[in-house]
Amino acid sequence: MTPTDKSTDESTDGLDVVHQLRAVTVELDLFAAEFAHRNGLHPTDLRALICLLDAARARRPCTPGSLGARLGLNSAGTTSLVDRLERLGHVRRTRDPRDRRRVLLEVDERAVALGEAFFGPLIAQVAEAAAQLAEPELAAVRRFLTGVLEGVTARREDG
Amino acid sequence: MTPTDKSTDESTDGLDVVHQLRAVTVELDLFAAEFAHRNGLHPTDLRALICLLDAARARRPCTPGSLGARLGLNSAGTTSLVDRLERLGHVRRTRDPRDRRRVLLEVDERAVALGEAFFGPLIAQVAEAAAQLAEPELAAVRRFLTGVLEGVTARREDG
DNA sequence: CGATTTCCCTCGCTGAGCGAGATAATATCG
DNA sequence: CGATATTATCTCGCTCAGCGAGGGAAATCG
Repeated sequence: MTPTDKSTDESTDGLDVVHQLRAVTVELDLFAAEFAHRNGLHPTDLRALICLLDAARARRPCTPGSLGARLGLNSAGTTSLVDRLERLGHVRRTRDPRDRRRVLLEVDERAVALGEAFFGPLIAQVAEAAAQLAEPELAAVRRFLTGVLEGVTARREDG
Repeated sequence: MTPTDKSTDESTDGLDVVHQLRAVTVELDLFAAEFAHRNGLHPTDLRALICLLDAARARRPCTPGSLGARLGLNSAGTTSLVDRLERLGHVRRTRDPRDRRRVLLEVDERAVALGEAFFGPLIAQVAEAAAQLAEPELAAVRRFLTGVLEGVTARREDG
């Protein structure tokens, strides 16, 4: 509503950015679904692999319980998810020697390769978009995404 | 790899931005799934409503066929999706008088209200993140998101 | 007009995910 | 130490989203 700038009329309240962000997530979602389907996975399976790879990267042990909680599945659903991933050779179950109730999930190289096949094109694409921006602009994008992430996460946690 | 700036070591290739963008989409996905569940919908139903609201906003007529194609469902799945939405009162089926094979989907006020309930908090959240940025920075975010969107869409279309 | 195509629907089925409950290992308390 | 509670995972039976196959009605083509 400030007529002092030369952009469109919805530029100041960020509504258009909301719309864009939503469009991006929809497309990324469909992209993920198609990739998953081509590789004999369900969208949930792919999301699970991403979580597992994240955990592995951060040297964080991952269990069926933590995975299911992250994905919003109950224990029965989580068991069949892990069964599926194990059957496909993406993950192995190991008993935690410290607490033998727990099962530790270890990702196989196969899953790592799949993750790279999924993220490769995406990384190239985003990197290309990022390369169009000067460094201070990229920093702004980073700050923006961080803000959105923290906000949504917080909003999700208190419902 | 240009040591002339003062950011982190992964700032120039945009890898961190990829990571952030992925984290945002994961959180938004979970947010959507939880919202859908609270309102007796499936994630697909919510995505369908978003498509329908988009089409309505753009004054673009929407049919089961176009909706199913957008969501990657086959015709049987699309029928049961529309059945579900109709049963919940979110959408009405009307015959297209021009081409009586076609069914036009009209969204109910109920669906509009639900869409606002879903996007309200999200808009507030993103607007807050956007408000932290000056106008040229916001323009950069816009350009970045547009680039990602176009790239992913293009990549999706040629597989 | 008949043949083909387009759009949507019905039918039967598979399997992801849920609720309930079982099992086994650990923690806690008298 | 044994009894009980808690935690982590799995099993069983079920519901329903989505698929493949196929059918019927309306439009289009020759």
